[in-house]
Amino acid sequence: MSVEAGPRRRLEPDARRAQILSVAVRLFGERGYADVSTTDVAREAGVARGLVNHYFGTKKELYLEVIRVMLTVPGVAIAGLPDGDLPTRVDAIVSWFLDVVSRHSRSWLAAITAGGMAGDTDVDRVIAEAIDAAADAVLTAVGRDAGGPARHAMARSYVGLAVSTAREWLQRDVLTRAQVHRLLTATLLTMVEQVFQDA
Amino acid sequence: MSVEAGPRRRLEPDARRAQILSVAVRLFGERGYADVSTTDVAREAGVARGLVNHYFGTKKELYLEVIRVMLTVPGVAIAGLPDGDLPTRVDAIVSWFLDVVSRHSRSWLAAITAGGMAGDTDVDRVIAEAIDAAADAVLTAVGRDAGGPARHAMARSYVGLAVSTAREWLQRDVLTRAQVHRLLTATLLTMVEQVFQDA
DNA sequence: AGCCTTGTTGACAGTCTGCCAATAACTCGA
DNA sequence: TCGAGTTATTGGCAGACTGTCAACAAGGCT
Repeated sequence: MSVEAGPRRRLEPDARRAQILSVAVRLFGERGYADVSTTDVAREAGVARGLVNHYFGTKKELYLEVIRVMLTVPGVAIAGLPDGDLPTRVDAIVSWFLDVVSRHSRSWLAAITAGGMAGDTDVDRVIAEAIDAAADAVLTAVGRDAGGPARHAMARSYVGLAVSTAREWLQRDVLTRAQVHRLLTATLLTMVEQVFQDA
Repeated sequence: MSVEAGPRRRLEPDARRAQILSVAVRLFGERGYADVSTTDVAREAGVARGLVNHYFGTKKELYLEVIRVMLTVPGVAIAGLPDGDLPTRVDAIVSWFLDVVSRHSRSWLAAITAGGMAGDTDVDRVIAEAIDAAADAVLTAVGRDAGGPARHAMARSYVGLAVSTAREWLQRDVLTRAQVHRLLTATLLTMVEQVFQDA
């Protein structure tokens, strides 16, 4: 696997930026944040290291872009909310979540835990936005999207449950999809019927 | 605030190690993992930087010790499991969890999310052990501690819910303790009565 | 071809980490 | 009291990584 060290080539900024970002997504997805140096990204992109800083500023900013890509990719298919009674809609939103997370399991589950940078202000903000989006989807699906910040916080908590449960299924492989499905539908039904009224 | 740069003093290894660890716990608790350098720890401990490496090896190993301290401190008061019917015991374990996490909120909640090092193999193992311990406590409290690995995984998922809900209460301050309590008791009851049977 | 824009490079300074020989603080026996 | 031995402690060295910037050259335009 030669690194194709051909003569210097000139790309349009958008193309070169996208190429570097693609390499960064792959590397940060495989290893953590600390284990990937800008030198690694530059080398695998066949580019001088300074160019990475030129396009993305600092390493942390590059990582922010990477996380943003990993977390917002599944959000595109958020459409398709079925009607019906509450159990039906609960079943639908859980199925949708499991489909999305299983398709992008490696990157999405790795990013939602902020593989290597939790605690940082900016990183936490990006993750919080992704969780907010998922919480919005849940509230909309169950038809309880009208509610104060407390209800929204409860929805975020439920997303936390969904994430940790999905991890037991996809990463630790100790739960089946059917078990995860039943756990998430039962708890969501309970929350809607018994807990949301407190908010 | 002078740094007390008195003459070199000689402490017993255990004492010096404990002192450095104490400083490290405080610093890593306040700021993240990346924002704290070994130089910072050494300076605030009034010690040469090389001594930190002498006692703890690498920076990551020091951080492992810090996380272990933060996460195992609350585990001491795990005793006192009351008898009674299921709702009573559920109420008791939730109250116990909220007491513990509110007392050590800053350090425990920060550590359980691995402030700055999630994705690392060793760090994840320490965190997983802490979650396992909490899951054991939950299963014991509800009297369903006999069960396969699947049931244990469900208990870990519930701990994930408890953590994310506690964060909405203690860090984001958008839920009251009463709301958190009600959410966690209702969902735990549902899980015990409707979901645990699948395992 | 020659010029000009600008994508791209290479190197420099600063910081951090792990490591190790040298130093000196404290103990113990004469 | 004092010298020798143990070892806690220090300071510096080499390597790696990051951010910055002036200089270079690839490709377009006349």
